[in-house]
Amino acid sequence: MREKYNHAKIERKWQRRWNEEKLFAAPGAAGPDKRYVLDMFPYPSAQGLHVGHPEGYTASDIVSRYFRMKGFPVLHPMGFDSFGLPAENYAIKTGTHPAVTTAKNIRNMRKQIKSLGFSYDWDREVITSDPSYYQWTQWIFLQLFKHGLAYESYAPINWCPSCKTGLANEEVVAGTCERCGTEVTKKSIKQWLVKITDERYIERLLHGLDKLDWPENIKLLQKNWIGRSEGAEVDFSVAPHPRVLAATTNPSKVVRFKKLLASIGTAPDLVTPADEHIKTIEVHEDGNLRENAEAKARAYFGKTKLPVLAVDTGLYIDGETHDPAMVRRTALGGKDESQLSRKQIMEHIIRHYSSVAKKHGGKVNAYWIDCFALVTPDGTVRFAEARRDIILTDTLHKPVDPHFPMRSLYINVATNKRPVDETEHEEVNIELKPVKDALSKLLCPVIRVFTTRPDTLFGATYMVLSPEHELVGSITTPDQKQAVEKYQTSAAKKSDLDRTDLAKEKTGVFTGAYAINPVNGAKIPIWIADYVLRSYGTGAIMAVPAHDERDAFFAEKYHLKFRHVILPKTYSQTQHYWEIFAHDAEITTQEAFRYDYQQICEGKEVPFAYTGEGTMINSGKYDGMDSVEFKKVITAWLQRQGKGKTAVNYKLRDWVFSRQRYWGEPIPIVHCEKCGHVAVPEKHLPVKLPNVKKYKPTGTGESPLAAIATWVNVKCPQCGGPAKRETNTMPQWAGSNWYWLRYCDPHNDKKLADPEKLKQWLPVDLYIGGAEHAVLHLLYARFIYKFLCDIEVIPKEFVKKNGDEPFIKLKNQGLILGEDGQKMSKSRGNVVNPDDVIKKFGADAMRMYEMFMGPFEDVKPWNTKGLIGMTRFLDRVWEWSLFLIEWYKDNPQAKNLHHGIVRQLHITIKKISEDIENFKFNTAIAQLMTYIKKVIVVNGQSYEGQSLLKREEFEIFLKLMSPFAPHIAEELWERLGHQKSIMYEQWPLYDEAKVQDEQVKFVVQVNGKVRDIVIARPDATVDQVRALALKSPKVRKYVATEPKKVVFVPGRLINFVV
RNA sequence: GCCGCGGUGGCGGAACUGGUAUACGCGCAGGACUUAAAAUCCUGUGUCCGCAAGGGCUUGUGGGUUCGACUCCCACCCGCGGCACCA
Repeated sequence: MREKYNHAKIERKWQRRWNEEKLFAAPGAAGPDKRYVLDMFPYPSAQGLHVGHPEGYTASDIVSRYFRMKGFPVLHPMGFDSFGLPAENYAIKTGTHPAVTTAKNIRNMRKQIKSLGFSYDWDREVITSDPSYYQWTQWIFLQLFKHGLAYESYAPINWCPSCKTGLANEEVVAGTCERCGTEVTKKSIKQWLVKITDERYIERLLHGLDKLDWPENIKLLQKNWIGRSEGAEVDFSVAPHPRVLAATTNPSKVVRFKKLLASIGTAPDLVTPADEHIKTIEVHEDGNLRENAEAKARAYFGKTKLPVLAVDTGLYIDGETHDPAMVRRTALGGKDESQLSRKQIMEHIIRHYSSVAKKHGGKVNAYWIDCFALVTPDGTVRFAEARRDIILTDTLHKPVDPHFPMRSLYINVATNKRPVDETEHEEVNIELKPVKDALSKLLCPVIRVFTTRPDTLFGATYMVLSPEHELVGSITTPDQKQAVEKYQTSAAKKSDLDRTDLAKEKTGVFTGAYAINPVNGAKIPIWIADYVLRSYGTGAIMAVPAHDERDAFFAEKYHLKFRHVILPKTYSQTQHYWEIFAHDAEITTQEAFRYDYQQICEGKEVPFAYTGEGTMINSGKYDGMDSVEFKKVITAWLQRQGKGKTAVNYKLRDWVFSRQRYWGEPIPIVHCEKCGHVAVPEKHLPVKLPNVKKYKPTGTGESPLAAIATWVNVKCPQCGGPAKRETNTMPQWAGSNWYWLRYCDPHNDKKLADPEKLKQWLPVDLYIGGAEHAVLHLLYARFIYKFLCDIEVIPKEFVKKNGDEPFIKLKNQGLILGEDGQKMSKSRGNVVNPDDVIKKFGADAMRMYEMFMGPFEDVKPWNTKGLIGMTRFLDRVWEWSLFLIEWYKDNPQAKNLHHGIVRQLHITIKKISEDIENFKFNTAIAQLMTYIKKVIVVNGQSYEGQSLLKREEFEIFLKLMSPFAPHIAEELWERLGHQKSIMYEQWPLYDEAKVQDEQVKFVVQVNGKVRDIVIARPDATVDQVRALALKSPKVRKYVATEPKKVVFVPGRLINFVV
């Protein structure tokens, strides 16, 4: 009775030996022909390893071992991506600090990974939550900050109410949180963003994909995520209407003001404002308003004499402008005004009135006047744009009231009695230009739209602004104001999911304003609707219902006009089409239906919106032109007129980089009252995450770190004054977007990595991991790598030679489903635990089974029966091998007994080598099985008693199997008497001549149907094969007469056509 | 809706560049060994007709190209993944 195969014992033995001998340490010096084989490092979860992990790890291990045996220097490292939400949530649930659970999880997972016998160089392990690592993550952030690629913003972002943190766009899946599935809402809080959309990078991120050996679908996913579209930006002027108000202390300034307006009126792209569009208020120096304008002015400014001018901040409260001195006194409650900044004073005032209003159940109607211009007595213009939204939001912790009462331009003329406070206003330009710009914005706002279809410009019959568009307030006419504001409020309340859920039924409101179509001067209504997104393009569109489905639905609902400008080329009844449209360019929806578009546009389901190309109609002198051609022509025309230009837009948004959570890298920034954002000096890195007891998310948008006063309050590194640390932490992706660089030089405490070492190993030759990272990790990592190339962390000459893409080849492992064909989950109870599998069947069986399940990149269900089949195979190999080892002792000169066996070996070497390179591990293993079957069983007889193989041939077999089942191969190799590990043995080579057989089966077909098979030499000629074939009675049966034609494929087939 | 991937025995899957469809594994059936069972080994196994020899049919469906189609083309159906009013 031979020894049974004891996987537990053998695997333990070899794992220990490999580890002790540091067999898999990457060599110090790698030549140009190195191989960097990388796995996506795991998140150390409490659940430990999932069966999906070993799938990828086994594949990378097979390839690494294969490369080593091929003689390449191999870097094959592993680490842990250990910052992130699950650890923190788990910590909150169990009351254990995330650092503790993370360390424990890492220990467990490291043990699990090691128990599979992967050939990682563990001395290079990196752990992202380790300060010696995240010091460099923070360092990278500082470089981004210093290069203007990290900035703070108040813009509304995706907020997960369950995780209580902001999310990047990439982390939102169908309107829900990628991690927990909770519906994502919008929240306006201060956020750090990384400018991944920067023009220096976005095109490179897009075009870099072309060169990569990545799965096409992943490349496409990234491409679509970046979402580049080419088109044009077109400016539509808003038709003016009276709404402008100006004030001055000096009647003579009115003249100046009017002059100013006149000069604006002459600007080419603006409609000259007529007198009736401008209301001026003349104000005497004594504070009295001039009688003819007084009534109008009172309506805006209230009863007081000159308060607006005196309250130079432009505060307007509760429908009345208050005496500034009194307001301040009350609000400040005795505080010394001279000690406070202007902003602080305003905050006090707003808070005060906010509480007053609360008491009375009303609301505060306070706002800043939007544009603020100061004209000093000597004629200098100082200009500042008040940032109303920001200050109000910041102070009141709530969104700005969209019922902002009005917009006005406010010109404050400083007198000699009240000198201008230099510190309060940013000096923009001593020319009149800024004032002009501000005025022109107000007088004749221009709505800029982005369109990919400038060829349909003549068909624009209305415009739509997104409800959040900043021009909505100023263009809305008084009679539409209420409706518009109501719509804005309801749109603001909707989550993204609501907005997209209602995709079919579009809603909107007319603003009362009209715009002028730049190509034909047509006056078209301006609407607001939430089907237009503020975040894409310019937040405004020109609507062409005749050639855009969305616009068509909207126009249909609100009875807006259709104007057809493109005639489908395929449309045969041109005459009919002309009858309808050429003579009746603009028609209503009802008419559109009456004309039965279904027929006209060839039965398309949304017939009234033809979105294809064609011939221009209803487009003035351009009628008859091809629409593709016209697109270029009209864009050029717009450009010449200064009314538009070619433009490119992207779907990609900047990357929200701060998380309001504890367990992440602190953002190394200090907020100083005087100096603003100050980078923590590099020598002070890492900014360590304080060890605290309370790390629950606050939910208010503040990080839990904000509560730790001792940590938060620091001295400004620049001026030494009081300052506060940034309390947000970085997202999970921060640590993972550069970790493969650290593997090259993991213990360097002076630099992120030694450039020489980076040069040695970069780029990553093969990267293996899940496809779920297509637009998260893989996009971020590419961006950061490009940035690090630009700032020469990666040596310049290296980048020049090797490009700025980090991962040359990418493979995604397919998801492993549960035995029931469903996704593995605890609730379904179909989760397979790798530990159990290893314990029961062994690491080699598990590795081989996972590789044998099916194509590496496919989704495939787990099947324990299949695993049993694999152990059967390994047992059989083991037993047979022990027999051979014994046998060779007695028969050292053993010869192989069958001629075909040699050929089988060469076929096997060839097949397995090629399959490993092509990631076809399943068929490689099938070939191992086929081979074994062929050498064990011949003509129905089992191997017992004789060897069909020479010793060298058996050794080759062990080498071929060693990347797949390294433990068993190593053990057998040793038992054959070898001292050195099989892992650095030379990979076997095959002889193509020996792969070929001397006898080949020729398929004999008659009329394409297989009738027989004949044996001949592979180089047999047509005549030889034909003669052979015709001898067969099976063939002759069908070929009675001379065949009409004979098709011959050398070495394969002959086909008689009769 | 759009984009991508896929559909082959009872199941996981294989098939070069258009050339024997169903390799390999699982399962199943029969046999050997055994007092018996398990394990192991051997044989068979797409499907229909037939005692057999043999023949028909078969790669989601329907067409087409070809001497010959899982493979190429057209239309459709189904499944999976991604995006989702992106102007």
